[in-house]
Amino acid sequence: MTDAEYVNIWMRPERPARGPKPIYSRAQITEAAVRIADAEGLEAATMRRIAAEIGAGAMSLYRYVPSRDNLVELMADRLMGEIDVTGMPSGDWRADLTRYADGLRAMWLRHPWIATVQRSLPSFGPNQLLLIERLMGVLDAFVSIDENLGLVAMLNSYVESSAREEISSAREVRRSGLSESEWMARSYPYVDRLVKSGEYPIFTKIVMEARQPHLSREDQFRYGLQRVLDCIAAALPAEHH
Amino acid sequence: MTDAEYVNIWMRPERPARGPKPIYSRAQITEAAVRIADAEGLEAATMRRIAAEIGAGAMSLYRYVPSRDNLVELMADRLMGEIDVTGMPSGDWRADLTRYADGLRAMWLRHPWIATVQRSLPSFGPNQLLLIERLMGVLDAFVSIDENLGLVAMLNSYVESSAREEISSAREVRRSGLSESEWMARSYPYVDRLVKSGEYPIFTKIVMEARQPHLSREDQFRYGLQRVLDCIAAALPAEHH
DNA sequence: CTCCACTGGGTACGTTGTACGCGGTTATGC
DNA sequence: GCATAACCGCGTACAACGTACCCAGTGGAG
Repeated sequence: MTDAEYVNIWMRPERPARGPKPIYSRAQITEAAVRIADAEGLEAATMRRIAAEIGAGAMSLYRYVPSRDNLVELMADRLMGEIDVTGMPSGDWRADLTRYADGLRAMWLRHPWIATVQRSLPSFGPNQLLLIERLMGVLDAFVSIDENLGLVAMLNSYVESSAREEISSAREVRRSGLSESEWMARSYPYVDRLVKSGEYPIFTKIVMEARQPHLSREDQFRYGLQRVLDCIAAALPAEHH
Repeated sequence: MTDAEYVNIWMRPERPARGPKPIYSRAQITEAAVRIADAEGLEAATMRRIAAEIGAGAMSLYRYVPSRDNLVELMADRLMGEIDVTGMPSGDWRADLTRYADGLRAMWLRHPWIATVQRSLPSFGPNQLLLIERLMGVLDAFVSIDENLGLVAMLNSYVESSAREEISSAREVRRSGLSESEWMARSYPYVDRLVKSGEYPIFTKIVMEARQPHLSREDQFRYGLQRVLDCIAAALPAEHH
């Protein structure tokens, strides 16, 4: 069987039968790559850099992984494994989904580079499969598979988009060394110019509002999450609200 | 004023005062880059390729644009300009938001590479600013700026995530040459193996469901959109439902 | 007129993913 | 036990990338 016949990573066996024992492993390589990406961004996790991290030659990695894109798939699935879904469904769907959403958000914030990987199609790694089983099991008894998919997608997109925002704002704040409220009106001459031009009243309201003290990001997230869960509740049979 | 002082693209003037007339323009370069990205993906829009497209030398582009990243920002803002928000707010918030959502979705499907650009912070180009004014104007009279931002984010994240899904599915279908329903269970030995293993009952239900005939993607989108708009309605003062 | 800020663009450098091939190692078939 | 084929780690090499630097030419300001 040639390499081309493995349509995705998860089909390709890690260890062959014959030949010398491999020194490294997919898990070790993936781990190193995640470590680098966490610290310096996904684009810093080059093949050479990852190899150096584990003390290997650059080309050795290709004995374990067919391409960098595939390695990124491995990394993404490793991240899915960080989301704790043990004991789901527990019988309390609202608690289950809250725990999942918190876990997903925390994972995104630990590994912000995940925002830059776009899955061509969900690659169905082992961790993602487990997640699907447990997570969709939560509403499986109440709604059709179709509706379940829609509701879960709604929840995911809320968590991901709010994490995206938090990530990019955190990066900008770190880069500029200013607090978020200072950032907009004071240290950004462009925004200042727009505000002073008077042509953008609503944009100006947003900027002014950003100067006020606000809920913490965490509280903001939880508030929005409750609203999303309310929407989900509205889609369930009345006896399960 | 040195280049470094222009904190973003929109501050940097396109045309200087003195010297020979430039042959090209930012708009022309951006247009060419968008054309290439539409046809072959964002990664195909390299500086050399864009330059060749308009008959320029590669390095000439840097007279108009400080870096490729900045050019991508220009491209993204150009896309925002495709979303028609004239006449908003019209007084019928539901119609306005529906029109916006349709426009956003259509734009994403015309330019699927937009899914791969992650804005570090919203870069507030002229088209995006106009969009903000018109779009947030729709609910501005009914809710606070904070709530408005949250609701608009909710709408955006729904449209974007459903567009993301549609894009990646379309790409996979195009690559394999199979219809979507065939794709999963028949032409994907990995999925088949997972189903046959019996360890993933819910995943299997999803696969089986995918074989059934379904609503078109368009209808699916509109159905989900109505649900999102219902959630928005629930957040408005009762007299505006 | 003289300047000199600007133009388009050629050359070159550092970095990337990875194809290829080498010499050594090991499980398998005889 | 031994030849063989499959596999190991990895050095070298290449094409493609973004872009720094430099140059000769150009045209408005003084």
